[in-house]
Amino acid sequence: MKEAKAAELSFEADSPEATLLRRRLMSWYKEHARDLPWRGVDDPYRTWVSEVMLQQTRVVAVIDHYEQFLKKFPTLVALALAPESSVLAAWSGLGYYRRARMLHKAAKFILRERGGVLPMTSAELRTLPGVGDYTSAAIASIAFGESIAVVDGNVERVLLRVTGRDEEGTAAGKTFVQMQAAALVPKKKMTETSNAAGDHNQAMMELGATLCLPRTPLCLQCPLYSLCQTRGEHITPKRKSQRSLPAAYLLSLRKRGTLTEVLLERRANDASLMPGMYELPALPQDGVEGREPMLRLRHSITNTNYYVQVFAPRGPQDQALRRAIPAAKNDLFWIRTNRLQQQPLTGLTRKVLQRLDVMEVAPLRMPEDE
DNA sequence: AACCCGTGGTC
DNA sequence: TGACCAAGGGT
Repeated sequence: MKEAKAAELSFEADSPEATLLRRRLMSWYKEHARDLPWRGVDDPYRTWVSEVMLQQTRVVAVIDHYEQFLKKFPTLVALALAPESSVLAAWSGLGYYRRARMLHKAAKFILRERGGVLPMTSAELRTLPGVGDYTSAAIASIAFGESIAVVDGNVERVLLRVTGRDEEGTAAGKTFVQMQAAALVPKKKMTETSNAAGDHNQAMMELGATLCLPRTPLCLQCPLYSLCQTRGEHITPKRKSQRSLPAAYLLSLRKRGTLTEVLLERRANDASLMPGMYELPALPQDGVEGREPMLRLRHSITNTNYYVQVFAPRGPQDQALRRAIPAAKNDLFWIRTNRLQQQPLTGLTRKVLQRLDVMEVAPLRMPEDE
């Protein structure tokens, strides 16, 4: 005897059901789309930057970096001509630093091989480093109006729920979602005033990001409620368990005339995590017993929650902390605090230095904008 | 295919 | 506190 199975739905291109979903989705999107800095920009370079930043990264974190990054690198050529360290510096705090390296590498390639003009098709975009299936489709549809479906984590969740499939994470589920997304994306060409495919793709993602949430979907507000087979049921795969670890760092400052310098350590180039980036020197846990930290904070890296303490020498003659750091290290540098914005700092180091007012927090807007 | 790469808000 | 996880890509 067969087990009872939930109803399933499958969309055919150009079917009445597909048309209905598109219409409901778009009319909802027109009213509820968030006003994000990269929405409505008419510059493929900016779309590219925003899409790379958004890979596995929360919108709020991207908002914090997007404007600063584009102020520093306003054009593809500006990015291509910049040193990699300054690109990493602008990326500091966003994580997945390989994205910044690949973005920079791709910009240099485009300047050298294509006269600085970004490719206009998903197929060509797909060949760039750091541009995969998702990002190539996103840029091609949003910036150039190509009728190609975007599939990200949001789209996958929305479509599995709407259709009632229970194949999360499987290869068959991936294929099914890709087919469904392709059947739903409008074929209409971009015009002067409208971009059907780009808007549809953004609307699918917007629905997943704001209503069709992983844990607690807001089904009663959903424009697809009457079409939806599950109305919220959704199984997610188990993830690796988290762990917690203590960590201690040294904050060492010195004066050079009117300037202040801070001691930083450069991570090894062959480190798997954040290679070549600068951070406060780490202190062994047993070297800080009984001392009072000047700052405590939590910092999460992948599957680890670090409970971080930052220590500073109590005076010029307090050598105990300095001695805790092996003297033989040749990767220690005194960095002027007014140059920290130009340094590729790890996210934790940037956060600590900003929190302790050693490093200025770059303003999001200029004062004259107020 | 499975694993690795960063981060921080939230509950 | 520990756990969850977000507009993925590369290997």
